[in-house]
Amino acid sequence: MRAPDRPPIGEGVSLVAAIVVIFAIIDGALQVLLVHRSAAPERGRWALPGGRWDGTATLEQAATAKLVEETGAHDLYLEQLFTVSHLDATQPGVAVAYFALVEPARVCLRSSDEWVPAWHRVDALPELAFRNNALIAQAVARVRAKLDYTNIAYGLLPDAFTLRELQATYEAVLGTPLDRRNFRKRMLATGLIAATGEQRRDGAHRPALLYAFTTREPVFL
Amino acid sequence: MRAPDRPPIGEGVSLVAAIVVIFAIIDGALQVLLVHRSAAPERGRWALPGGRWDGTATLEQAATAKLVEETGAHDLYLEQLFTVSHLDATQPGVAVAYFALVEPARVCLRSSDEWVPAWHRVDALPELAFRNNALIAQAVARVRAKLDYTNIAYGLLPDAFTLRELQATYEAVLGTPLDRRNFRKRMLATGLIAATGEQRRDGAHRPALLYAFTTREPVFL
DNA sequence: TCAAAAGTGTTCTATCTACACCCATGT
DNA sequence: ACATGGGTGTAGATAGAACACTTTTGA
Repeated sequence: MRAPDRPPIGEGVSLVAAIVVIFAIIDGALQVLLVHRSAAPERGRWALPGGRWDGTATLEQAATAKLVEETGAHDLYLEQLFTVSHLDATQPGVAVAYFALVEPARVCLRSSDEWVPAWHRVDALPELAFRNNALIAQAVARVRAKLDYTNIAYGLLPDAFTLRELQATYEAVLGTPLDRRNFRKRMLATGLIAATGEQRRDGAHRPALLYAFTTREPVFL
Repeated sequence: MRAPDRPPIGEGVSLVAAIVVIFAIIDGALQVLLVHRSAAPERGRWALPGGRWDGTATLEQAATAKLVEETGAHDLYLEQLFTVSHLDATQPGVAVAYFALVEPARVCLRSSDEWVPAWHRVDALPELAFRNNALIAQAVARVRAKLDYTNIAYGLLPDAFTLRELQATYEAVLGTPLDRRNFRKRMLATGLIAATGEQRRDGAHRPALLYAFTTREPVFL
């Protein structure tokens, strides 16, 4: 939905776009990557990154490419979310939305003069282009739900992390504080994470044990 | 994906199809509505009903229209499932899959000489056209999961029903037997259903109380 | 009176919640 | 020595699972 130039539309065919809701935990809050539109339509508004699908690869590959283009990072968690039609309202089109989870340290944003990307807290979004607010809300709900019964948090964290960092990630996504002892118990009981044996010393206090996800592929409980 | 004739494809545009996984409980089993393809491609195979999206209405409206066309019934439960690309592999295209829940008594199937619809048990499907087996498996998983935390079973049942019928519906979808007493307790505790006050006498035994869903709109627990 | 399905409660187990103190380190 | 965050266990409440008898009706 980025490129606004209108090609001729054939009979019974439509524009197809892939858009990506990219999440990261930044400053202790769940944030989403948006691009500022300097061209019509919806000029001057923030929107989800995306682009036309050219049909030369699968939709998922197109979304992955978009994700790499925006973040410079590979092998990120990506999942299809929802498909909306008539996003633009001026031509028949569908947009297939995906959401992705990234660890901010691996991300290197790329600006162009056409659009400038920036992170925005999901709890304080402006009104976005193309009704993107609803899509983001849906993506947030999905991630929150999946934290409970999958290991997708691995997408938001580096290879090794402390239990405190894991908990902070959960709290940022869920938007609620969690009990430290119960959280540790529950997490270790799932078997999704295991201690690496390493420690991290970090200030004037006892060092924290480091943990890692036992697998960095999606696992359901 | 039904009509196989190829229109000219413009630049950067694609075919978009809406397809529907229509579920009903028939003969005590979860069944899905399939059409037999008498024309290429995938001639001779069973496939999910669907058709090209013409862009004149939303995708959801297109899926609803398809659903009415197939079943003759209105106001059915419909939910978007997944979008696949390259279904056909000969031209760029995406298919947006929906799933629907219908009460068999309200359905009146319509045959044409091009395709004949028929119900198939989901636990004994042949190999279908366009990799439809995977979509159906995904739809079944979704319905099973949602039985647990929503009232979507209303889509499979008439306005009034006995608790035994409700339980049979759950068992057919889940594929597992349930404890009768715990099931009744749990269902009534949700508040999703309420006794109508009517009874149904049905054979040489005590009549059953009739229940109805308190709301026939989607509700989450 | 009998067969057949409807209706109903309790016990046990597992899980979740709430909660407070000692430990290891750097300054 | 002290301030800082890391690490640990238990008791109570809640929810889920297992399980058997009485009731109402038609034949």
